[in-house]
Amino acid sequence: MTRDTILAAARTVLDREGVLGLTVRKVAARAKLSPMAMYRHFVDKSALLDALMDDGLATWGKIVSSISAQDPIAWLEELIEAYLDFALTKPHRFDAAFMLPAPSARQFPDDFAVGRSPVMAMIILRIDQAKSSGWFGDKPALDVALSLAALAQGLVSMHRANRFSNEAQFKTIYRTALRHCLESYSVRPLRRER
Amino acid sequence: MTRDTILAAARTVLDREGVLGLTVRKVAARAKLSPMAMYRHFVDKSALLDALMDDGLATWGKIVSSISAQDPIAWLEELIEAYLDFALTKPHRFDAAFMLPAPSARQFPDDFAVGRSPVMAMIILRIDQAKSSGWFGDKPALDVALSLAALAQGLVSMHRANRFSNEAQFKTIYRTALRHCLESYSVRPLRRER
DNA sequence: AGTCATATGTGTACACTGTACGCATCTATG
DNA sequence: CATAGATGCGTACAGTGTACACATATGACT
Repeated sequence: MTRDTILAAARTVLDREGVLGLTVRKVAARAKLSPMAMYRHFVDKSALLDALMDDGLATWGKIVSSISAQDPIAWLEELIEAYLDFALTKPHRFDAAFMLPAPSARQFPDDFAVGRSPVMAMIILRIDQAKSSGWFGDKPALDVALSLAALAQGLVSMHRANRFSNEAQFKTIYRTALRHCLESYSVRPLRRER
Repeated sequence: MTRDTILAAARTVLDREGVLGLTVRKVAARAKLSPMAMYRHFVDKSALLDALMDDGLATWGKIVSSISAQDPIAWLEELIEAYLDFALTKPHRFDAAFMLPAPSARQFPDDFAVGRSPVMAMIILRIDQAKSSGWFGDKPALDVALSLAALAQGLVSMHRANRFSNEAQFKTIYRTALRHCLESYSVRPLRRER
Protein backbone atom coordinates (compact mmCIF):
# COMPACT_ATOMS: atom_id res chain seq x y z
CA MET A 1 0.00 0.00 0.00
CA THR A 2 1.07 3.56 -0.63
CA ARG A 3 0.55 4.29 2.98
CA ASP A 4 3.46 2.06 3.83
CA THR A 5 5.65 3.72 1.24
CA ILE A 6 4.88 7.01 2.88
CA LEU A 7 5.63 5.63 6.29
CA ALA A 8 8.93 4.26 5.10
CA ALA A 9 9.82 7.63 3.64
CA ALA A 10 8.73 9.29 6.84
CA ARG A 11 10.94 6.98 8.86
CA THR A 12 13.94 7.95 6.78
CA VAL A 13 13.23 11.64 7.08
CA LEU A 14 12.66 11.22 10.79
CA ASP A 15 15.96 9.45 11.28
CA ARG A 16 17.86 12.09 9.36
CA GLU A 17 16.18 15.26 10.43
CA GLY A 18 14.46 14.53 13.68
CA VAL A 19 10.87 15.23 14.62
CA LEU A 20 11.31 18.96 14.16
CA GLY A 21 12.84 18.58 10.73
CA LEU A 22 10.09 16.33 9.49
CA THR A 23 7.97 18.13 6.97
CA VAL A 24 5.08 16.98 4.83
CA ARG A 25 6.89 18.14 1.71
CA LYS A 26 10.11 16.34 2.58
CA VAL A 27 8.31 13.09 3.22
CA ALA A 28 6.32 13.47 0.03
CA ALA A 29 9.47 14.14 -1.97
CA ARG A 30 11.17 11.05 -0.57
CA ALA A 31 8.09 8.98 -1.32
CA LYS A 32 7.99 10.45 -4.81
CA LEU A 33 4.60 11.91 -4.31
CA SER A 34 3.27 15.39 -4.50
CA PRO A 35 2.74 16.96 -1.10
CA MET A 36 -1.00 16.84 -1.50
CA ALA A 37 -1.03 13.13 -2.19
CA MET A 38 -0.10 12.67 1.43
CA TYR A 39 -3.52 13.83 2.46
CA ARG A 40 -5.21 10.91 0.75
CA HIS A 41 -3.53 8.65 3.31
CA PHE A 42 -3.29 10.79 6.42
CA VAL A 43 -5.85 13.40 7.34
CA ASP A 44 -3.25 15.55 8.95
CA LYS A 45 0.42 16.00 9.53
CA SER A 46 -0.34 15.05 13.10
CA ALA A 47 -1.97 11.85 11.92
CA LEU A 48 1.30 11.08 10.19
CA LEU A 49 3.15 11.76 13.41
CA ASP A 50 0.75 9.50 15.24
CA ALA A 51 1.42 6.75 12.74
CA LEU A 52 5.12 7.31 13.23
CA MET A 53 4.59 6.95 16.92
CA ASP A 54 2.79 3.65 16.45
CA ASP A 55 5.59 2.64 14.16
CA GLY A 56 8.19 3.49 16.77
CA LEU A 57 6.28 1.66 19.45
CA ALA A 58 6.07 -1.35 17.15
CA THR A 59 9.82 -1.39 16.60
CA TRP A 60 10.33 -1.07 20.30
CA GLY A 61 7.87 -3.91 20.74
CA LYS A 62 9.93 -6.09 18.43
CA ILE A 63 13.05 -5.31 20.38
CA VAL A 64 11.30 -6.26 23.58
CA SER A 65 9.99 -9.48 22.05
CA SER A 66 13.50 -10.46 21.15
CA ILE A 67 14.84 -10.30 24.68
CA SER A 68 15.97 -13.82 25.29
CA ALA A 69 16.62 -14.19 28.99
CA GLN A 70 14.66 -16.94 30.67
CA ASP A 71 14.77 -15.79 34.23
CA PRO A 72 12.21 -13.02 34.59
CA ILE A 73 14.49 -10.79 36.61
CA ALA A 74 17.30 -11.18 34.11
CA TRP A 75 14.72 -10.44 31.42
CA LEU A 76 13.80 -7.20 33.14
CA GLU A 77 17.44 -6.24 33.45
CA GLU A 78 17.88 -6.78 29.75
CA LEU A 79 14.78 -4.73 29.13
CA ILE A 80 16.24 -1.84 31.04
CA GLU A 81 19.41 -2.05 29.02
CA ALA A 82 17.51 -2.36 25.76
CA TYR A 83 15.53 0.78 26.49
CA LEU A 84 18.72 2.68 27.14
CA ASP A 85 20.17 1.39 23.92
CA PHE A 86 17.06 2.26 21.95
CA ALA A 87 17.05 5.79 23.29
CA LEU A 88 20.70 6.35 22.57
CA THR A 89 21.04 4.70 19.19
CA LYS A 90 17.74 5.76 17.67
CA PRO A 91 17.05 9.03 19.36
CA HIS A 92 14.58 10.33 16.78
CA ARG A 93 12.57 7.15 16.75
CA PHE A 94 12.57 7.37 20.48
CA ASP A 95 11.28 10.93 20.33
CA ALA A 96 8.51 9.97 17.98
CA ALA A 97 7.46 7.05 20.14
CA PHE A 98 7.87 8.47 23.62
CA MET A 99 8.32 12.20 23.46
CA LEU A 100 5.70 13.61 21.17
CA PRO A 101 6.77 17.11 20.19
CA ALA A 102 3.86 18.49 22.14
CA PRO A 103 0.82 17.02 23.74
CA SER A 104 -1.21 15.92 20.77
CA ALA A 105 -4.92 15.65 20.82
CA ARG A 106 -4.70 11.94 20.28
CA GLN A 107 -7.00 10.01 22.56
CA PHE A 108 -5.92 6.48 23.23
CA PRO A 109 -8.65 3.93 23.42
CA ASP A 110 -8.94 2.68 26.95
CA ASP A 111 -7.49 -0.59 25.86
CA PHE A 112 -4.33 1.07 24.74
CA ALA A 113 -3.71 3.31 27.71
CA VAL A 114 -0.51 2.86 29.65
CA GLY A 115 -0.48 -0.57 31.11
CA ARG A 116 -2.39 -2.11 28.25
CA SER A 117 -0.01 -1.60 25.41
CA PRO A 118 1.55 -4.76 24.02
CA VAL A 119 4.92 -3.93 25.50
CA MET A 120 3.43 -3.30 28.90
CA ALA A 121 1.67 -6.62 28.67
CA MET A 122 4.99 -8.38 28.11
CA ILE A 123 6.57 -6.60 31.03
CA ILE A 124 3.68 -7.37 33.31
CA LEU A 125 3.84 -11.00 32.27
CA ARG A 126 7.45 -11.24 33.40
CA ILE A 127 6.74 -9.47 36.62
CA ASP A 128 3.96 -11.90 37.34
CA GLN A 129 6.27 -14.79 36.56
CA ALA A 130 8.77 -13.40 39.02
CA LYS A 131 6.04 -12.97 41.55
CA SER A 132 5.28 -16.65 41.49
CA SER A 133 8.87 -17.19 42.57
CA GLY A 134 8.36 -14.86 45.49
CA TRP A 135 9.51 -11.54 44.09
CA PHE A 136 7.67 -8.26 44.27
CA GLY A 137 5.53 -9.26 47.24
CA ASP A 138 2.00 -8.20 46.66
CA LYS A 139 2.73 -5.06 44.69
CA PRO A 140 0.48 -4.90 41.65
CA ALA A 141 2.53 -5.77 38.59
CA LEU A 142 1.19 -2.68 36.86
CA ASP A 143 2.65 -0.45 39.54
CA VAL A 144 6.05 -2.03 39.17
CA ALA A 145 5.96 -1.84 35.39
CA LEU A 146 4.80 1.74 35.34
CA SER A 147 7.41 2.85 37.80
CA LEU A 148 10.14 1.32 35.72
CA ALA A 149 8.77 2.79 32.51
CA ALA A 150 8.21 6.26 33.91
CA LEU A 151 11.56 6.41 35.63
CA ALA A 152 13.34 5.36 32.48
CA GLN A 153 11.38 7.77 30.34
CA GLY A 154 11.95 10.64 32.74
CA LEU A 155 15.68 10.08 32.87
CA VAL A 156 15.97 9.78 29.13
CA SER A 157 13.94 12.96 28.66
CA MET A 158 16.37 14.76 30.89
CA HIS A 159 19.25 13.40 28.93
CA ARG A 160 17.68 14.38 25.63
CA ALA A 161 17.28 17.88 27.02
CA ASN A 162 21.03 18.01 27.65
CA ARG A 163 20.58 18.08 31.35
CA PHE A 164 23.37 15.69 32.11
CA SER A 165 26.85 16.99 31.68
CA ASN A 166 27.84 14.00 29.58
CA GLU A 167 26.52 10.73 28.32
CA ALA A 168 28.64 8.58 30.58
CA GLN A 169 27.25 10.30 33.64
CA PHE A 170 23.75 9.80 32.32
CA LYS A 171 24.28 6.11 31.71
CA THR A 172 25.65 5.56 35.17
CA ILE A 173 22.77 7.35 36.80
CA TYR A 174 20.24 5.58 34.57
CA ARG A 175 21.59 2.17 35.48
CA THR A 176 21.86 2.96 39.15
CA ALA A 177 18.37 4.40 39.35
CA LEU A 178 16.68 1.62 37.43
CA ARG A 179 18.47 -1.09 39.28
CA HIS A 180 17.49 0.50 42.53
CA CYS A 181 13.90 0.80 41.38
CA LEU A 182 13.77 -2.82 40.36
CA GLU A 183 15.29 -3.99 43.61
CA SER A 184 13.09 -1.73 45.66
CA TYR A 185 10.06 -3.66 44.51
CA SER A 186 11.71 -6.97 45.03
CA VAL A 187 11.08 -7.27 48.70
CA ARG A 188 8.09 -7.77 50.83
CA PRO A 189 6.25 -4.51 51.38
CA LEU A 190 7.77 -2.58 54.22
CA ARG A 191 6.27 0.22 56.16
CA ARG A 192 8.24 3.24 57.17
CA GLU A 193 8.31 4.37 60.78
CA ARG A 194 8.14 8.04 61.62
CA MET B 1 13.16 46.49 30.68
CA THR B 2 11.41 45.69 27.46
CA ARG B 3 12.68 42.17 27.72
CA ASP B 4 10.49 41.68 30.76
CA THR B 5 7.49 43.13 28.98
CA ILE B 6 8.04 40.62 26.23
CA LEU B 7 8.39 37.80 28.71
CA ALA B 8 5.19 38.81 30.43
CA ALA B 9 3.39 38.83 27.10
CA ALA B 10 4.92 35.49 26.25
CA ARG B 11 3.72 34.02 29.52
CA THR B 12 0.18 35.12 28.76
CA VAL B 13 0.28 33.69 25.26
CA LEU B 14 1.80 30.50 26.60
CA ASP B 15 -0.91 30.08 29.20
CA ARG B 16 -3.66 30.64 26.67
CA GLU B 17 -2.35 28.86 23.63
CA GLY B 18 0.22 26.40 24.85
CA VAL B 19 3.74 25.91 23.59
CA LEU B 20 2.53 24.99 20.13
CA GLY B 21 0.33 28.03 19.83
CA LEU B 22 3.03 30.42 20.88
CA THR B 23 4.12 32.49 17.95
CA VAL B 24 6.56 35.37 17.65
CA ARG B 25 3.89 37.53 16.12
CA LYS B 26 1.34 36.80 18.81
CA VAL B 27 3.78 37.63 21.57
CA ALA B 28 4.83 40.79 19.78
CA ALA B 29 1.23 41.87 19.35
CA ARG B 30 0.49 41.34 23.00
CA ALA B 31 3.62 43.28 23.95
CA LYS B 32 2.60 46.03 21.52
CA LEU B 33 5.71 45.64 19.48
CA SER B 34 6.34 44.86 15.88
CA PRO B 35 7.36 41.26 15.35
CA MET B 36 10.87 42.26 14.44
CA ALA B 37 11.37 44.20 17.66
CA MET B 38 11.45 40.84 19.38
CA TYR B 39 14.76 40.12 17.78
CA ARG B 40 16.46 43.00 19.56
CA HIS B 41 15.87 41.10 22.79
CA PHE B 42 16.04 37.47 21.80
CA VAL B 43 18.25 36.16 19.05
CA ASP B 44 15.75 33.46 18.16
CA LYS B 45 12.33 32.14 18.81
CA SER B 46 14.08 29.30 20.55
CA ALA B 47 15.92 31.80 22.76
CA LEU B 48 12.52 33.08 23.76
CA LEU B 49 11.41 29.56 24.53
CA ASP B 50 14.56 29.05 26.57
CA ALA B 51 13.78 32.19 28.52
CA LEU B 52 10.27 30.90 29.08
CA MET B 53 11.76 27.70 30.35
CA ASP B 54 13.94 29.58 32.83
CA ASP B 55 10.88 31.55 33.77
CA GLY B 56 8.90 28.38 34.39
CA LEU B 57 11.71 26.88 36.39
CA ALA B 58 11.88 30.05 38.43
CA THR B 59 8.19 29.96 39.32
CA TRP B 60 8.55 26.31 40.16
CA GLY B 61 11.52 27.32 42.30
CA LYS B 62 9.38 29.82 44.17
CA ILE B 63 6.76 27.19 44.78
CA VAL B 64 9.40 24.87 46.16
CA SER B 65 10.84 27.62 48.34
CA SER B 66 7.47 28.17 49.86
CA ILE B 67 7.05 24.63 51.09
CA SER B 68 6.75 25.09 54.80
CA ALA B 69 7.14 21.68 56.38
CA GLN B 70 9.93 21.44 58.91
CA ASP B 71 10.51 17.72 58.93
CA PRO B 72 12.55 16.91 55.81
CA ILE B 73 10.49 13.87 54.96
CA ALA B 74 7.25 15.78 55.29
CA TRP B 75 8.86 18.46 53.16
CA LEU B 76 9.60 15.94 50.44
CA GLU B 77 6.05 14.67 50.57
CA GLU B 78 4.78 18.19 50.09
CA LEU B 79 7.21 18.62 47.24
CA ILE B 80 5.78 15.60 45.49
CA GLU B 81 2.29 16.97 45.89
CA ALA B 82 3.35 20.43 44.74
CA TYR B 83 4.84 19.04 41.57
CA LEU B 84 1.63 17.22 40.79
CA ASP B 85 -0.33 20.37 41.41
CA PHE B 86 1.98 22.45 39.25
CA ALA B 87 1.71 20.01 36.38
CA LEU B 88 -2.06 19.84 36.57
CA THR B 89 -2.94 23.45 37.19
CA LYS B 90 -0.36 25.10 34.93
CA PRO B 91 0.14 22.55 32.22
CA HIS B 92 1.60 24.92 29.66
CA ARG B 93 4.08 26.39 32.09
CA PHE B 94 4.97 22.87 32.99
CA ASP B 95 5.53 22.02 29.34
CA ALA B 96 7.77 25.02 28.85
CA ALA B 97 9.81 24.19 31.92
CA PHE B 98 10.03 20.43 31.73
CA MET B 99 8.88 19.23 28.34
CA LEU B 100 10.57 21.33 25.71
CA PRO B 101 8.65 20.85 22.48
CA ALA B 102 11.63 19.05 21.08
CA PRO B 103 15.19 18.60 22.16
CA SER B 104 16.60 22.08 21.80
CA ALA B 105 20.23 22.76 21.14
CA ARG B 106 20.53 24.50 24.46
CA GLN B 107 23.62 23.49 26.33
CA PHE B 108 23.39 23.90 30.05
CA PRO B 109 26.52 25.08 31.76
CA ASP B 110 27.87 22.31 33.90
CA ASP B 111 26.78 24.20 36.96
CA PHE B 112 23.22 24.08 35.84
CA ALA B 113 23.01 20.46 34.81
CA VAL B 114 20.53 18.28 36.58
CA GLY B 115 21.47 18.08 40.18
CA ARG B 116 22.83 21.60 40.30
CA SER B 117 19.77 23.63 39.56
CA PRO B 118 18.51 25.72 42.46
CA VAL B 119 15.53 23.45 42.97
CA MET B 120 17.69 20.36 43.01
CA ALA B 121 19.90 22.05 45.55
CA MET B 122 16.93 22.55 47.83
CA ILE B 123 15.85 18.96 47.46
CA ILE B 124 19.31 17.65 48.10
CA LEU B 125 19.54 19.84 51.16
CA ARG B 126 16.45 18.24 52.63
CA ILE B 127 17.63 14.80 51.80
CA ASP B 128 20.91 15.50 53.52
CA GLN B 129 19.04 16.81 56.54
CA ALA B 130 17.07 13.61 56.63
CA LYS B 131 20.27 11.66 56.29
CA SER B 132 21.70 13.21 59.40
CA SER B 133 18.73 11.75 61.22
CA GLY B 134 19.50 8.40 59.81
CA TRP B 135 17.36 8.27 56.68
CA PHE B 136 18.45 7.19 53.25
CA GLY B 137 21.42 5.20 54.51
CA ASP B 138 24.45 5.87 52.39
CA LYS B 139 22.61 6.52 49.12
CA PRO B 140 24.00 9.66 47.49
CA ALA B 141 21.44 12.44 47.91
CA LEU B 142 21.73 13.20 44.21
CA ASP B 143 20.60 9.69 43.32
CA VAL B 144 17.55 9.97 45.51
CA ALA B 145 16.67 13.41 44.21
CA LEU B 146 17.12 12.45 40.60
CA SER B 147 15.04 9.32 40.95
CA LEU B 148 12.19 11.28 42.43
CA ALA B 149 12.43 13.98 39.79
CA ALA B 150 12.70 11.60 36.86
CA LEU B 151 9.90 9.37 38.07
CA ALA B 152 7.62 12.34 38.54
CA GLN B 153 8.52 13.83 35.19
CA GLY B 154 8.06 10.53 33.41
CA LEU B 155 4.64 9.94 34.89
CA VAL B 156 3.49 13.45 34.13
CA SER B 157 4.74 13.15 30.56
CA MET B 158 2.65 10.04 30.16
CA HIS B 159 -0.34 11.81 31.55
CA ARG B 160 0.17 14.82 29.29
CA ALA B 161 0.27 12.40 26.38
CA ASN B 162 -3.18 11.12 27.36
CA ARG B 163 -1.84 7.75 28.28
CA PHE B 164 -3.88 7.37 31.40
CA SER B 165 -7.53 6.71 30.95
CA ASN B 166 -8.47 9.49 33.35
CA GLU B 167 -6.95 12.02 35.66
CA ALA B 168 -8.01 10.27 38.83
CA GLN B 169 -6.23 7.11 37.78
CA PHE B 170 -3.15 9.12 37.00
CA LYS B 171 -3.14 10.85 40.36
CA THR B 172 -3.47 7.59 42.20
CA ILE B 173 -0.65 6.00 40.33
CA TYR B 174 1.52 9.10 40.68
CA ARG B 175 1.07 9.19 44.43
CA THR B 176 1.59 5.48 44.83
CA ALA B 177 4.72 5.43 42.71
CA LEU B 178 6.33 8.46 44.28
CA ARG B 179 5.57 7.36 47.76
CA HIS B 180 7.03 3.99 47.00
CA CYS B 181 10.11 5.58 45.49
CA LEU B 182 10.65 7.79 48.51
CA GLU B 183 10.19 4.92 50.91
CA SER B 184 12.41 2.66 48.93
CA TYR B 185 15.35 4.92 49.65
CA SER B 186 14.47 5.25 53.29
CA VAL B 187 16.45 2.57 55.00
CA ARG B 188 15.58 3.92 58.40
CA PRO B 189 13.75 1.70 60.85
CA LEU B 190 11.43 -0.37 58.75
CA ARG B 191 8.72 -2.55 60.00
CA ARG B 192 6.76 -5.27 58.31
CA GLU B 193 3.34 -4.49 57.13
CA ARG B 194 0.74 -6.64 58.66
C1' DA C 1 22.74 74.11 22.91
C1' DG C 2 24.09 70.84 19.31
C1' DT C 3 26.36 66.66 17.82
C1' DC C 4 26.66 62.04 17.28
C1' DA C 5 27.09 57.05 18.57
C1' DT C 6 24.39 53.51 20.24
C1' DA C 7 20.16 51.19 21.43
C1' DT C 8 15.79 50.27 20.12
C1' DG C 9 11.78 49.82 16.96
C1' DT C 10 9.68 49.18 12.19
C1' DG C 11 8.13 47.82 7.24
C1' DT C 12 9.01 45.11 3.65
C1' DA C 13 10.28 40.92 1.77
C1' DC C 14 11.37 35.97 1.40
C1' DA C 15 11.51 31.19 1.89
C1' DC C 16 9.06 27.74 4.00
C1' DT C 17 5.18 25.60 6.35
C1' DG C 18 0.40 23.00 6.44
C1' DT C 19 -3.35 22.33 3.69
C1' DA C 20 -8.19 23.75 0.98
C1' DC C 21 -9.97 23.24 -3.53
C1' DG C 22 -10.85 21.55 -8.05
C1' DC C 23 -9.34 18.86 -11.66
C1' DA C 24 -6.84 14.77 -13.77
C1' DT C 25 -5.90 10.16 -13.92
C1' DC C 26 -5.70 5.60 -12.73
C1' DT C 27 -8.25 1.03 -11.34
C1' DA C 28 -11.65 -2.20 -11.00
C1' DT C 29 -16.28 -3.65 -11.74
C1' DG C 30 -20.44 -3.87 -14.47
C1' DC D 1 -16.46 -0.18 -23.27
C1' DA D 2 -18.55 2.60 -19.57
C1' DT D 3 -18.66 4.26 -15.29
C1' DA D 4 -17.71 5.03 -10.27
C1' DG D 5 -14.55 5.30 -6.84
C1' DA D 6 -9.82 5.67 -5.34
C1' DT D 7 -5.72 7.98 -5.82
C1' DG D 8 -2.72 11.77 -7.35
C1' DC D 9 -1.50 16.62 -8.58
C1' DG D 10 -1.10 22.00 -9.47
C1' DT D 11 -2.33 26.03 -7.75
C1' DA D 12 -3.21 29.06 -4.19
C1' DC D 13 -3.41 31.00 0.45
C1' DA D 14 -2.72 32.22 5.09
C1' DG D 15 0.54 31.77 8.64
C1' DT D 16 5.36 31.01 10.22
C1' DG D 17 10.39 32.60 11.45
C1' DT D 18 13.45 36.02 10.33
C1' DA D 19 17.09 38.85 7.04
C1' DC D 20 17.79 43.43 5.76
C1' DA D 21 17.70 48.28 5.44
C1' DC D 22 15.87 52.16 7.35
C1' DA D 23 13.83 55.24 11.17
C1' DT D 24 13.72 56.98 15.57
C1' DA D 25 14.84 57.52 20.45
C1' DT D 26 18.28 58.03 24.04
C1' DG D 27 21.84 59.77 26.41
C1' DA D 28 26.87 61.35 26.65
C1' DC D 29 30.07 64.80 25.55
C1' DT D 30 31.28 69.03 23.75
